[in-house]
Amino acid sequence: MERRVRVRFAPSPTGALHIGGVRTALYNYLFARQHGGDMLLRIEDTDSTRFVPGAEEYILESLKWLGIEIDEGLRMNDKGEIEAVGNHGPYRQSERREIYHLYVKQLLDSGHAYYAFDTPEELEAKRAQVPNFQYDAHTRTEMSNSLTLSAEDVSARIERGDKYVVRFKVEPNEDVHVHDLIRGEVVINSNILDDKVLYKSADDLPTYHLANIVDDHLMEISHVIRGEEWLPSAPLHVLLYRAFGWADTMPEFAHLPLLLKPDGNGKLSKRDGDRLGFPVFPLEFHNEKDGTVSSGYRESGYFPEAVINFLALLGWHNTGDQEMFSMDELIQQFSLDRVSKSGAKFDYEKGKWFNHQYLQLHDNEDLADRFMPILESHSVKADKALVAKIIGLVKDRVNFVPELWEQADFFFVAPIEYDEKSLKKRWKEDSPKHMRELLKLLENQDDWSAEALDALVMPWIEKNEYGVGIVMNAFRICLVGAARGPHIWNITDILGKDETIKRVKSALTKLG
RNA sequence: GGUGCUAUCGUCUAGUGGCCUAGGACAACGGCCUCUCACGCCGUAAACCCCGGUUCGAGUCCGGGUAGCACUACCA
Repeated sequence: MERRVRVRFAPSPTGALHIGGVRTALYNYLFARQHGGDMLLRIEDTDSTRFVPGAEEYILESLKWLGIEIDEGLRMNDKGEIEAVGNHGPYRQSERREIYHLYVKQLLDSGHAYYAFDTPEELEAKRAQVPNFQYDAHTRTEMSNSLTLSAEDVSARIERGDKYVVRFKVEPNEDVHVHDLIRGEVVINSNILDDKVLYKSADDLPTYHLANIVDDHLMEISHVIRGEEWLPSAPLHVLLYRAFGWADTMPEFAHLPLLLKPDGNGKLSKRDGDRLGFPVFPLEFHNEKDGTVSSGYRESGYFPEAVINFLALLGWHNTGDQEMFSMDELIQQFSLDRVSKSGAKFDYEKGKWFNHQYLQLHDNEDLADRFMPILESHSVKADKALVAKIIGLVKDRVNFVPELWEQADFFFVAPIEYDEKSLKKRWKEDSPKHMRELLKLLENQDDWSAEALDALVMPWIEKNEYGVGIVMNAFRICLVGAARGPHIWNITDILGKDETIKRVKSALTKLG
């Protein structure tokens, strides 16, 4: 009974896409690709009150940036437009109302669901009054619903326009088995399940549970790969499949471990990112609803492939010691039974390391393209070939493209100030004298190659017994303004003769 | 409180009864390289939650504790 693999990522447009959600999407995608199946994207916007404008676009753009491709459902095309593909649509649950009506009715007709008229206030009062109140087989007999009210009363209330919900009728005393691809057999007794609300007349929309099962069935989903927070409601979903008569085509379940806070305990949240100073969202997001701005990996200078690699390894690991994985390698090697069962603390430092690795893999021209805007923001105009050459000298010491500026600024702008610490340690009493002599040497030098300069300067230092470190560090301070940077002849090479001499003279005036 | 899930270095993890004196990576620390700062390289420190049981033998299987997490909405 080999079924075509069809998986879905089904986020809610309630804000920026959390990094944990990104990982869920990634694992779904890897699984789909590996099995030559389909990756669907469906928007679960059944809670009209939590809708955030722009969230849908944000989610789709994030996936696009990361290289997680959508085969069916909603996706963003190369022009940045949202498009719907596939013949199982619509792919926004808010546009599927008529479909859900049908299935709510089916459950009602078959006695698997019932109308309930208890108002939110009444329920709240009940909860306050009865500790651990749960709407279930034991308590529904004392509530206002179609099980306790007469048929006339029920139709009268509905007729009248009373707000109602439809609840799932959970039969008590049954052990419900959920087979989970990651955790094995999970058994929960139906007694602890409550009669979940499936549909609310107030906004004419189903709740997650109903919409989810109906859509997964209609969209022929073969595997449900989602976060562990759904595990407790998985038995309810199994019961729902059964009530609909879809047990034989029920998808397989895999519940992923959660992403945890780097410090302390608990789920990783947006607040942790703010508090510890790292993004928990792929892209920067401006939330129109609450006015907040959240930082993103893209804007922080991360490469999508680094984020993917990092995330893939947070909860999944192959045998062996490989750390670097391309998307293709992940597709090849990923497997659900090698996903960890326990939550993974989010280690931002490792994320930085991954970005460092990927930055080294990018060629200098590509990095130059990314660095040019930053140069412009510092009012620097430079030739791309030169920028690429400079990047080649400093890239091994940075994790992110924006850090290139801190490492290479002196190539573009002559030092105005001199780092005090460096001066104290490297600018000696004899340094001005050394620099004046060096200046003469350099002024008379025509061959400006690294080899020639080395052949010129080193013997001079040796002959006078000035000490290589003493002279070179002073020279470095003149050119860089601090005791940092690549090899000195690489610096003189980029700067050229005139600029080099200019900077030494300038330093002599300023430092004496 | 109830139910469920989980449990190897600080962190991510390898480990599927003998290859474990527990391996790798990040971070930390030390050294080397060197005109500086980095990178890189080499090295050091660092873990099987506890108690029982099964077995000739347990990190690995079983039971019980303990701890952490998740869920417990007319949110997803």
